[in-house]
Amino acid sequence: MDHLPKAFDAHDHSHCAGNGIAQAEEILAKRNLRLTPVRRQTLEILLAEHRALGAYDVLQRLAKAGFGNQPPVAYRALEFLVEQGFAHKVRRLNAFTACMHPGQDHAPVFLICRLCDAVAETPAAQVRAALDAAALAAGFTVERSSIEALGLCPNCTGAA
Amino acid sequence: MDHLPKAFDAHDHSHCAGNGIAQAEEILAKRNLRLTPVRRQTLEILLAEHRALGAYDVLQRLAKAGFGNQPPVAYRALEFLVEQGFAHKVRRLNAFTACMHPGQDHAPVFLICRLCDAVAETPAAQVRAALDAAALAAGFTVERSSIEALGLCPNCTGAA
DNA sequence: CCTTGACATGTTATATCATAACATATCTAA
DNA sequence: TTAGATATGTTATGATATAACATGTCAAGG
Repeated sequence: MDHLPKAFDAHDHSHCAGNGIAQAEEILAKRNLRLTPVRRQTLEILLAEHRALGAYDVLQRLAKAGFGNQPPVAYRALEFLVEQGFAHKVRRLNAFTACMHPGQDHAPVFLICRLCDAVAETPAAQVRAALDAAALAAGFTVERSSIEALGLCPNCTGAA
Repeated sequence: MDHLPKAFDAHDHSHCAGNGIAQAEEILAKRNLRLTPVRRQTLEILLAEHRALGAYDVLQRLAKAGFGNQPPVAYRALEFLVEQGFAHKVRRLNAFTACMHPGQDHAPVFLICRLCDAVAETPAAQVRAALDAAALAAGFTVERSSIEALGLCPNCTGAA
């Protein structure tokens, strides 16, 4: 099953982290924006795990890395990363997770495991198309969407 | 356009409120559960508007109606209504809205207007099917889902 | 009836999540 | 090299949510 989302599958995780940073730098350069130290560290923190971290978790780790430890430090960096498409907010968890396909314009769909807390971002074109169709029927114009499923990941399905 | 969601269309709103309460009573009777005064009032508060209300908004209105004015009063009533399927939580807004089709098992899809704050619950079978398909491909079992779109309702599309 | 246990409500206190506002520092371009 | 824009640090507070325990209500069995 090598088509599984990374979050649910063993993999060489150093790739995720390394790639994530490199892609962010490249994209930001094109936009004349900067991946400053706090932002970079914040992205690294999120990339370090395939799950969502609360802003205060991120803040703690930033503080350990020598940055300020007041909430706005974390929230500002997270807001920047979300705006630029390198992270998403998982609303069910009030938490943030690194984006798995930065650069591509996309509406994220999250699969959240309630046992192991893994968060996978999964291909969404069909879901998004269905949502757009439903909205169209209602005369509604979609600007942003959040689609989240809570349940059991393949690794925890047996365990439950 | 009489197929529009109620939230986006002028309508005799007394129907929504009256029906909502009646349906809730009927369903709860079957389940041997009680629509107590606080719960009833809370549902009426939500039914009074086609938008989402924060728990503290609900609490204020409950207090005016003579109920306790501490947060747990509102949160408990809301939790009950959500569990029983008479209300939903709109996560993007950290707010609650009355369910438009209680009794039917359904995964809600919300269309949230960012200008007038209207919240419409729209038919979701297709969206839900697409989400299930995506989850299946990832080996994920969906238990609950929240699907929300932010944008412009038909009444505000022109105005923007 | 009356008492007991389950459910519901009230209240205090506190946890958790998020942002406003302002001071300071750094970077960039004229 | 200085002005403006951007970024960071810090203080304070606002907004959302729940734990824990006390009190009240109601219905079923003794």
